[in-house]
Amino acid sequence: MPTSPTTDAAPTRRRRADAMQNLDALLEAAKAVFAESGVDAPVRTIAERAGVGVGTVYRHFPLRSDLISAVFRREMDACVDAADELEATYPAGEALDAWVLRYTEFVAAKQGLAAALHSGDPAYEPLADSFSTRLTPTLARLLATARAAGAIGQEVEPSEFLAAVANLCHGTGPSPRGREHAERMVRLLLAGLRAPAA
Amino acid sequence: MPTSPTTDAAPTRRRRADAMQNLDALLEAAKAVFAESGVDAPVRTIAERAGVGVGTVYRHFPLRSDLISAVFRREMDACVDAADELEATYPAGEALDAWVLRYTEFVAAKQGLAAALHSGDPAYEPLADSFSTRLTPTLARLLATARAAGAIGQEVEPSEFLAAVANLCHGTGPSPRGREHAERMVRLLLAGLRAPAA
Amino acid sequence: MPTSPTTDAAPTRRRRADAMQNLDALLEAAKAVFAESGVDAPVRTIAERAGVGVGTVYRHFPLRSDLISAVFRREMDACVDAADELEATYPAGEALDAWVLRYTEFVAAKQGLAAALHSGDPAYEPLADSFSTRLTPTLARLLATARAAGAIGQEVEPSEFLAAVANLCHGTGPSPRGREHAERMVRLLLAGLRAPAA
Amino acid sequence: MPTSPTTDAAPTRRRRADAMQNLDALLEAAKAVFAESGVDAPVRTIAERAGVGVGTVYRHFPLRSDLISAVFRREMDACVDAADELEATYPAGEALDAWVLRYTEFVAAKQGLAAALHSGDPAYEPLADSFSTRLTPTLARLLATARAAGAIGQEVEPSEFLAAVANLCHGTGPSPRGREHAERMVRLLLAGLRAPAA
DNA sequence: CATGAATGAGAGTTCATTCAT
DNA sequence: TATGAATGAACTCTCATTCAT
Repeated sequence: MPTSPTTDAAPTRRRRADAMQNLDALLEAAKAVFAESGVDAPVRTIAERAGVGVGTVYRHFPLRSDLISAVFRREMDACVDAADELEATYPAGEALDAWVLRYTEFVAAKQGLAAALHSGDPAYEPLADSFSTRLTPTLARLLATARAAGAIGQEVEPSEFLAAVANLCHGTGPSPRGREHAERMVRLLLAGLRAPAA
Repeated sequence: MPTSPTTDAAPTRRRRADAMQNLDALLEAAKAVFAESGVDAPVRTIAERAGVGVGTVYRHFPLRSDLISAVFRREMDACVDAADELEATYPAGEALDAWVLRYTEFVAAKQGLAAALHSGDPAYEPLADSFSTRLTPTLARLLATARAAGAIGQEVEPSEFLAAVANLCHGTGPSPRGREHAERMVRLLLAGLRAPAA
Repeated sequence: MPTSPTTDAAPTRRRRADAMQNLDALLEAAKAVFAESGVDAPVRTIAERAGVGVGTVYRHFPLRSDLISAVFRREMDACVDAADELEATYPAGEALDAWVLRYTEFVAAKQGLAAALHSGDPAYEPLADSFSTRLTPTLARLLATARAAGAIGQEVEPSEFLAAVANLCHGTGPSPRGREHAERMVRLLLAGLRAPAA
Repeated sequence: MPTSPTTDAAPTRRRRADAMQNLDALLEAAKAVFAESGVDAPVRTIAERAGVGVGTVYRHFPLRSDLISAVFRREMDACVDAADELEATYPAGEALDAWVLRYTEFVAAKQGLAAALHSGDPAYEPLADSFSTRLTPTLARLLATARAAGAIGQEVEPSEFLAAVANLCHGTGPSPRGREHAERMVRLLLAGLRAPAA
């Protein structure tokens, strides 16, 4: 009861505000910890970083995958949104390349994301679903436009390509060197895409 | 061993035979367990599968990476050896493609290999060394020949390319579908390699 | 804690009371187990004796030496405090003897203490530090006073003397016979201290 | 069958010689290992140092204490023998001091001896018996002579004194500093012995 | 008699998860 | 609703000890 007993709108508001602050702190903490120690980091580490108890983590995110999904969703959304702008600004082929590299950046910064996605652990399916729901259609659209413009010669399944790029970022670390490596390989993949159909 | 080899070799051979049987059982078990549960599977699981005590595992392979290396080395060797034949049989460009696909097969069948290689855990460095020592030079040779033949237009670091292919196999599973997926993506990477220099 | 202390303290106090009960049980259990099996007794044994899980032991005492220190600190403090009274009551020489015998009692009751102190294991350094911080200055003071009073003829390093007394209690067990033995030998050491300088 | 089949006196001699060589190597190795790592060192370490299999260690010394006793017996004997010479050379009081310091040297060099003696583990009783049988009578004789010569004023049980000295060496390590510390404390004990009866 | 491979109990330690407050 | 103490399963690793050869 942190408020005066006379009103109760206030306490509700306060509690909600607190809860949302917690949630936010949690997401920030998880993001930082995932980046440092991967998505398998101890729950306690995240809780401590967020300044909350472990129980709070479990309350908001009963499954680890829930937390992972939540953490990545926001940046995933930003990544998806970037597509619109790129499409409006660049020709189809270039927009595709630019967006894939943008996506590469996103994934490379999230060590463990690809691992989680492909762990086979059913707990991560919701996360995979997020990918399917948001990212796959985005890439599909970019690919279709690029193909229509004659910019790519190969057929490719959008989700498959997405997974491949994520994999290429695996184990590269968030260091500049790792990023460069990932980017180089992704560019190779994109070059392959442009190759004329066999 | 001051006696004739005929009377003395028997016990020695027998003891050695037993030990080697165990060692073989261990390698088989580890291979199976790695395939099912990844290279981080509990040592005890492997020991049980092999029908030996944990101590035996530790006796033969003090470090987990020793076991992993041993499990993969044989097939890695076969993969390396395959290069000679391919080089002798096909033109440079095709030999390169064929060997990379051969390598893809090998890696795709070893779930967890790529993960272990890139885990950053220093325990897996010997494994990475094996790669550097055996596979990297092989690919380097194939790339050089293919480039001399004008079959490839892009520059690429052999070890980097090897790692990329391994990554592409990550999480694909040993199922036919997984294999196909990996292969498709690797073909894309190879197509990228053939693209004329930017 | 934005609320009045009367409504908020209850749960906090209760939680703390539980934790402290556990902590107490832990210290009691550890004390008993140390006495029976020495300070190297398995953590699990202590946990079981205290009726808690091993995790609880590690939570409260991440290092074994933390537990040992905690177990001994209380009695060590009592021992240190006894010096004041003895100094106020007896002449310098007698006060020294009395306190050393008091210290002997304390150490003789803690089988394994001396062993731990001298194990060379760096884990026990905090324990040794406790000795240095609390007991050594006490003895130093007593020695200085006694020397000023002409009661002792030999030079001795306080910490060295403390260690020697602890050693003399080693393996004597908490039985009356063991105690007597230790005391006899300590008296001999004290007699040596009184001998005129060579 | 390392010899010719025509005689069998030779093989027997050889086998015996081999066995004794092994035994000697074992004792040397154990001595070295005990000095370095204490009497709780892994059996395998000793076997390896001796160049024999662990089975051989167990054959010769089924109990660890058997090995410890055997290792220490030889030097204990030398220590006992030293008493004769000291008694013949020095006056009673000085002979006592000299011998006790000789004994101190012996014990200080054997880290873990005192610990083993007082571990309470019944396995070490044979070792304690050795002490009683050989060392205690020696000290008893020296004490009696010294007392007859009026060199000591305190009563003391020889075995008790022996144990005390051993304890004083506990944890001092084989380093010069450790030795000095032990010696200083033992001299204090000896000074206590000389003190006139209370 | 010697060997050393094999065994497996046991100790340390970490964390996911629960639940009383 | 938040907390964090408690729990205990699970893992790694070490050695004493046995026994087939």
